[in-house]
Amino acid sequence: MGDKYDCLKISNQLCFPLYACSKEIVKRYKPYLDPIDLTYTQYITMMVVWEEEEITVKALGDKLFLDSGTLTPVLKKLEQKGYVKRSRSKDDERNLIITLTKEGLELKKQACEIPAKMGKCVQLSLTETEQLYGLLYKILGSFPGEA
Amino acid sequence: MGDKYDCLKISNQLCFPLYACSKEIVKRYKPYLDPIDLTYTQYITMMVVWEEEEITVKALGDKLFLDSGTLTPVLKKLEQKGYVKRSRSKDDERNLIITLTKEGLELKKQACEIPAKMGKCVQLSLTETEQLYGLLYKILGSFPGEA
DNA sequence: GTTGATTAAATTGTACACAATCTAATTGCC
DNA sequence: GGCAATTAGATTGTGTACAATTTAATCAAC
Repeated sequence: MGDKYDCLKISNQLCFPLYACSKEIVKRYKPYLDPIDLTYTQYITMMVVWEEEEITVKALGDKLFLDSGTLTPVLKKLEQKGYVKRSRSKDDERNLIITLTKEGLELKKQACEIPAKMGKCVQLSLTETEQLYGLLYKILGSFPGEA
Repeated sequence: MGDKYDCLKISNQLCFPLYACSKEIVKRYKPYLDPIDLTYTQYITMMVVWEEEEITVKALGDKLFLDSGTLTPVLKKLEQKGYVKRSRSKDDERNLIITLTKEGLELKKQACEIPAKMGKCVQLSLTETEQLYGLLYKILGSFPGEA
């Protein structure tokens, strides 16, 4: 046991459980997001808009680690559903400003219960959760040019 | 500070850094995977095939947390590149057996350096890496019917 | 003040990822 | 044996993700 190819075993990878865990948890949001007709990507986008009320696509992308290629269709969908408004900045026409609508604010009330429900689905103690959170942000923080 | 909507702040989520971290690390594989013409999904699929030499799509899906909707096109692509063979099981025609080809085995040698190179990109101590690994598998293990 | 570089979004093309459905093979049960 | 239920893959449709390119607006230098 332990040949020179051990490093290529899936069980020796750190990225794989990260990738799998992320997908599995995102999948578990579905039952809670379906009733308010949001996908996970739309949900985290709304989270930022709920916090900021008004934000550019660029700033949104920086916070969410997503580029315009992903965000443009997501934001058009959210506008179509009536939760945000898309309009060019007067100061700088290159910037697209995303604004929360009244309907978008209404949605926030309905989303309020989701984090608690999801919390129960992850079977970690408070300490473990904090540890995991800290390690993940340590990695994210180490990447150049990111939050 | 600390209103009833704090739970909806992106900075209070555990899933979000997991999702972001997974994406950012997978993205960083690209420079190492491009030379051997594999995507990340194709790479982890090959990892299992390198280990098993012969495996059904079902078993592959269980290990990778992927379903046939994702794996079918990935495996067809890998077959097209000549790294695996797809053939029905004689015992049970429902099973599709994935077999490693000589070219697929050759590829393993070239992939050998990738884990070490990627390791350097994640700035965690050995202890932290082990902690993170343990926490991720604890979550994955808590999900019903999964590895 | 004009032009070259930079920047923000949008667009295009490729590759997942998954729900839902479909098809074919096998298993259970009588 | 015969048929319902189950199982493995494939297919279809929707929605990301992201690289690469394009377009339009702004900035920078001179």
